[in-house]
Amino acid sequence: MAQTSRAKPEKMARLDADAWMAAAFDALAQGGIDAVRVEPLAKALDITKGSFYWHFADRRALLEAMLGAWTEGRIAAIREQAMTRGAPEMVLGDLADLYTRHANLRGLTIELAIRSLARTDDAAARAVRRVDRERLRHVGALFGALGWPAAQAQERAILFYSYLFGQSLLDPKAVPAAARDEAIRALIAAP
Amino acid sequence: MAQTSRAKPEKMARLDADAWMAAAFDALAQGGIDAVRVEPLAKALDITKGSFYWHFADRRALLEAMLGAWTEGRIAAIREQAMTRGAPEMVLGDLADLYTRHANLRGLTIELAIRSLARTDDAAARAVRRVDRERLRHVGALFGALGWPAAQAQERAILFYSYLFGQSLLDPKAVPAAARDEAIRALIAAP
DNA sequence: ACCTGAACACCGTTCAAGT
DNA sequence: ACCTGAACACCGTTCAAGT
Repeated sequence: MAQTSRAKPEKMARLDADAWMAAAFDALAQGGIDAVRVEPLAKALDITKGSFYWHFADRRALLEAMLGAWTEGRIAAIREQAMTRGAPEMVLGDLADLYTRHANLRGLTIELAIRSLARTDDAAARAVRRVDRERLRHVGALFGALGWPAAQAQERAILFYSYLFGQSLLDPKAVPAAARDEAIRALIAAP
Repeated sequence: MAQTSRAKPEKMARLDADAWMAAAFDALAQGGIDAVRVEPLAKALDITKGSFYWHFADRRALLEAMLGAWTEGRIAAIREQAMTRGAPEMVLGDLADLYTRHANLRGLTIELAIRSLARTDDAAARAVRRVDRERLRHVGALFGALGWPAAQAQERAILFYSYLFGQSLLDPKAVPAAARDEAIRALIAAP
């Protein structure tokens, strides 16, 4: 995926669009959307900012390329998940871990920054819509496999993602691990 | 509260810090944190940007004043809520409405922008922490009054806010009103 | 095919001077 | 007590010229 972490690159004579995107995702994860700016990125890549405009029309085009890469990465990830043939409780538990364990802090931060953007930016809103549709369909199917009738399975899928995102918006100190695990256990429980 | 909506002010000879803050909250609600910038605000207020620096040391000071105003406003609101002597189900239902009905779209957007900032900004993280502590205490007490033992009442309070915030991060089209109402009903149900 | 360097516009910041 | 206007630095954007 495009937002894989990487060490600050040593000076390279030539870059491609992916190198700019990787640096941009780094900046997004570390400083929010406000940190995704051409000149700071050029400085981080040790190249002139003028060269940015060979790869992208402007800052807006970079943002849209990032949204595209993020959308495709998330959809590919959920489809891969859908392939795994584990017990639905296990798959759901793994998904919950993705949003609550530290291992994916970077991915979570990027996702929340994009969802925040989506409140005022149409392209970001479209990206979120596509990802949500795919995820809710997949997770809804998992709850169906757990034994919930279709309508409740969809409600549970919404509840599941709502809880995971919402929890990550609260002050971490306000959410004891035990309360979080108990909530997830209850969400995943078979009917 | 500082973030009350107001019509674009006609040209006034003199402004105070509150006028700048009001314009800043307008910008925050409409364009996100990236839109809270000195020169655009000056343009909206029809005044020179130089005058901004009479009221605030710099853009950062404006952001921190906004965080302070937001924190105080939210804490005052929750304390006022705590005074109302209605049935806990009713009070919780009203709170849920605040985060899901359109009437408070502006307040919700501002809150989500601040929570997004809090992921990369310490002052914003502190503001969120103070507000969360106050709200979770209040809502935890309401669940206690509903009949939940203290530990579960706290878990429910966390679940309650997590769901409300999380739901507002999903694509609105993905969350049918019926699913949302059903989830809130289940959250508020007595044990 | 990709980058540099210089130019210009825009916005954050400072400050002396105005009222 | 609050604002203007000019100055300067920083960053987005353009583009002719380099490799």
